[in-house]
Amino acid sequence: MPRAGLSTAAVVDAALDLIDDRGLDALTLAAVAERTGVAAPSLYKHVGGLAQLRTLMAVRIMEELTERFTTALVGRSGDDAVATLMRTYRRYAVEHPARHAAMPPDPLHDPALASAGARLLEVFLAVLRGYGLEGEAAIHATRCLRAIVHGFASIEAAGGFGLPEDLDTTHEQLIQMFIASLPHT
Amino acid sequence: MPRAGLSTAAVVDAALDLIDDRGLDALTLAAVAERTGVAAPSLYKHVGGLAQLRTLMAVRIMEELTERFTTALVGRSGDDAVATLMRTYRRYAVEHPARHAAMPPDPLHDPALASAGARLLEVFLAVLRGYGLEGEAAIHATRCLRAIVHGFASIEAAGGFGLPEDLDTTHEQLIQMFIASLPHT
DNA sequence: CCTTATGGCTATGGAGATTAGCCACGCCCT
DNA sequence: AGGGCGTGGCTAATCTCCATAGCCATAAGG
Repeated sequence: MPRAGLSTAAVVDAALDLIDDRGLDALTLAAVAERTGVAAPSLYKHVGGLAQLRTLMAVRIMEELTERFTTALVGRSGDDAVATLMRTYRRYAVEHPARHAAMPPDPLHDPALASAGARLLEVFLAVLRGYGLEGEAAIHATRCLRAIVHGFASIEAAGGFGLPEDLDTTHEQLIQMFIASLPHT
Repeated sequence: MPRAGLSTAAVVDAALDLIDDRGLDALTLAAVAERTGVAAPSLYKHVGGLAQLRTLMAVRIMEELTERFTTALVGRSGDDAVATLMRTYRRYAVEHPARHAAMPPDPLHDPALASAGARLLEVFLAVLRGYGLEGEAAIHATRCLRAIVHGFASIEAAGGFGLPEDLDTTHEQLIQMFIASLPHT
């Protein structure tokens, strides 16, 4: 019987594929084991358990999101950057609803997530620095932005906006609302 | 051995107490059984199972929230009503983080939740009707409001705003942001 | 009184996480 | 090429929890 040749990264990959396919609730070590062609206990050679697998997944997701942001934001600033950030976040949540749901709301509380969480947060802060927001004002504005994008994406990804009216329109309205609240020299 | 004299409502009460005490993750039929002084299988005489217990809890929570809104909103309209709605929602989520987290993002999709969800949604719509918003515009504004309050409350209730800056200030800023986006004659 | 619907119990089984302990694959070194 | 050994994978076993089945006694109503 040849070895499967697994690694921590491969397990995380399989877990992410799994939730993409079957939803966050389907995340179970048994299912990951099956997907990697291995018996469940064997996974413990690569990850500490279900809890640790979740945090490893969260790190990967936050890194992926940060990467998307930085790619999308090159050469942009001001209102353009804010709108791009919001649209990119929304697109990610729609494309990968399970990954979005797998992101912990409080990454800074867990040492294993703090670094990836801080890098993600830094993108938000950087975009707002373009408005001359510093210190406390920057914190408040970042929180507002975070609440808005997270709230909209959560509800949309969960299919919570039942009515047929165009969601793009709602989202653009939300973007304008936030931009209007920022200081424009 | 005298009977415990349980009822569906009592089971839901115990479950709500349980998550208030020990968090949403602690919701387990075994724990509810212990709290009601009954063996776990006995709960099936009153609720269909864990899934149905969750929806019964969600109904209760949405009703409770609707009740709070209608009480807080009597005699208010316009910006005052919007601000009150947002503050009331936030207060509820802070006081009962687990109950807030137990609310499904898509109540209208489940027949058992649709009625309570629609009544809750109606409060939002009613507040915005005061601005002359009707039809599609009312839908978009309601979605924006919902995204904002849900996003902020989720992050705050989860302890996701790590920094020490005053959260009241952030929330008031969010209120102003939304109010400013509404049509003022 | 006594009948009976029903609330509660024990027994059982199945999924899933996790631990313990074994074994063989296959890399690395000579 | 041969051998050692680190390590990845396995089976067995335990624990928790949901869920179902079937028994029994309580307590309400005639």
